[in-house]
Amino acid sequence: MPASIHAVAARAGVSVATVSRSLTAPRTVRENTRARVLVAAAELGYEPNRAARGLITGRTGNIGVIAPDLGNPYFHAVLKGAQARAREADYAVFVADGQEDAGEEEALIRAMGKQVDGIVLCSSRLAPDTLARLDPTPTLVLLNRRVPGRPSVVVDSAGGICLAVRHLAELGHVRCAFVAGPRRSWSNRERLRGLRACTRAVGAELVTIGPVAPQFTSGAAAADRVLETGATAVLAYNDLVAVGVLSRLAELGVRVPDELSVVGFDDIPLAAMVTPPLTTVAAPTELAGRVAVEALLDRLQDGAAQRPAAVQRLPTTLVVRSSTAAPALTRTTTALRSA
Amino acid sequence: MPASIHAVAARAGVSVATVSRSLTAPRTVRENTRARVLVAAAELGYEPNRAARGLITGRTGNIGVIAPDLGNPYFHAVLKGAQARAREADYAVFVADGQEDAGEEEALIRAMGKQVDGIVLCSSRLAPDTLARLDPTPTLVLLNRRVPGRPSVVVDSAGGICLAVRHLAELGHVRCAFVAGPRRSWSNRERLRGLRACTRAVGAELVTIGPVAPQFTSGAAAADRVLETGATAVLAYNDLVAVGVLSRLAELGVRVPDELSVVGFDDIPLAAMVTPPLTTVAAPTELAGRVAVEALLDRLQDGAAQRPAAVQRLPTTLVVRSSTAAPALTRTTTALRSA
DNA sequence: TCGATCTCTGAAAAGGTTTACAAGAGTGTA
DNA sequence: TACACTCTTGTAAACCTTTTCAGAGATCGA
Repeated sequence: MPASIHAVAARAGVSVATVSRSLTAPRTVRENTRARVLVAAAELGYEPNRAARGLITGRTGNIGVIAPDLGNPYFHAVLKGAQARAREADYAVFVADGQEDAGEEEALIRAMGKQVDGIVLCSSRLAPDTLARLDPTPTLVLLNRRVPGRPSVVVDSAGGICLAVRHLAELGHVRCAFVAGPRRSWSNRERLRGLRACTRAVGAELVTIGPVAPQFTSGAAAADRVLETGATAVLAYNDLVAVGVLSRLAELGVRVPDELSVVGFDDIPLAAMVTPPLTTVAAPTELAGRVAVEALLDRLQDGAAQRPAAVQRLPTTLVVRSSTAAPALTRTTTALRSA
Repeated sequence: MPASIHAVAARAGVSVATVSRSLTAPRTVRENTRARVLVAAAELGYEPNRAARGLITGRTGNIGVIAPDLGNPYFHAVLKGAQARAREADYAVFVADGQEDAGEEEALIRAMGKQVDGIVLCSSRLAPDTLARLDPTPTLVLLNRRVPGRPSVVVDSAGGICLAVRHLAELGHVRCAFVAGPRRSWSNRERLRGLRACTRAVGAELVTIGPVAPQFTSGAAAADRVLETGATAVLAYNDLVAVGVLSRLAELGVRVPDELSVVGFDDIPLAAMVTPPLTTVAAPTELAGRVAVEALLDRLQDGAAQRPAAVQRLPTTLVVRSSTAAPALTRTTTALRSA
């Protein structure tokens, strides 16, 4: 029912090849002719049939985004950025949920592979060698993960967490706890690395707890252990975990930030919504999605295989809200906790 | 590079037609033959080329999901359910963000229409006649919206909010406020309808505030006006708004639930994460996504056009947490508020 | 035994686009 | 004039699958 390239060709008085060229390789056809074609196409409301095009070019015009957990707010912003950039380039975006499971993730890559030109793989839980061994098609771009030979976009986790440590040090904290994220997570390792270097630099003590799943409930469960460490400040793997800590502390009657300072990571919207609003390291999440798609699009160009796979590092900033303050000289609720 | 149907046919010693039939209409080919084909296909790792299939069938094997705002946690659960069901049926899911804008939403439907067999349109902001006038292709299924002639899946908003009102009435509240959502939102009208009927039934007073955008910040802004009404309980359009109210109340030093009870709607994960945890009407969100895709898949069957468009209503439940309690006889923080 | 019916299979067309190749026109050079 | 270009366009093949149509063989009833 919709107009085909033949209809346009007939209307413009040219061959179908000329119509095709007018649309996909404008420079190869005389300007005059092209104008005629464009008018005819517009009049008929012609849009190339993507299936037919895909059949011959081998391209789908789609890209995929795979996240470990679509329920994690972090990815919504990524998705939003990715989708916006993709739409600009006339690509459509598939999404899928890896369910925090390496096997599922690999299956998803294969299943999705047939239908997309490339995939943005967010915070992959896959082992490095699995990742390296995957087929060259579809093209992969890694987000928050570095693997030799694969293009990737990462957020400066180490630098960001260092900002947080310095902030705490300036407030007078000398003993900090870290609630660690998944062992498979590259981001977690980066944060830990930054943390170790930076606490040493400012002369603070560091106690790590975990690893825990990057979720609210894990944070709530970890709060008690944080208190046991005697730390006056706690940094969490991400905001979700930090909010979990916050929630449990409220339950226990531990006042934040007076008795314990709490810092998150990511700056998801939730961070500003809780009480008290969370001090956190802000990652440019939407931008990251955008940049990842940008990198993917670039990778899809002819001859991209020759160029080396680039790694782009995005800067982070510290957002100071109300969950951090100078440590109290004494903790008033010790009795309450042991009750 | 990947195996084509011809390779499979050659290996199995049959024609391509037989291979095709073995895979798409198993009953039309002798069991013996089919087994041979299946073995050959498995050995070669054959997977039908979707573009070629789409070219001839006119189907894409994709479905789309459009939400007014991908940043709203409500849709993540919808998306999760939709994606899971779609994957079971070997469909892939496109997502797009309507940006709370009717024009953008319509453009999206058109753009996406070429690449999908059907669309699940969540909480559409489109005017009823626009919605009715849209092309029959792609097939549309509405979520949380009812329009004559269109299949839809709705959550029992009116019934759910009635549960909440009864809960408040039992606690002794006689004056309730409602922070209303977008005027274009069908869900909002339903909630308001249920609210009016139910408050009348239990003999409570109702004051409405708004409409406001369905976001955290709107809730925060509305909190002051809620206090002015003198209501002892407030129901919000959704959890995001409720959490905004909560946040502002904490800032003002108004204790929840002692001085004011707060009720949300949707039961997004956030509802359990805030302090105090939010009493809310739980919508079966993930299920809704699932059911909507189910309805879409059904609608995609041959001859579905004859059948009338069904409306499915999903039940809601009340989740009582800690943000509701019996009203205090006096409000102790009046002075604080006016300060 | 003959014809009718049914079951299974193959040949070939069709679907809409891109692109290799060829051809024609025009331009500049020897 | 002949030649070698470039520029522009058209013809036709190719992409891979589904599906129509027809044919071959088998079964069944008369």
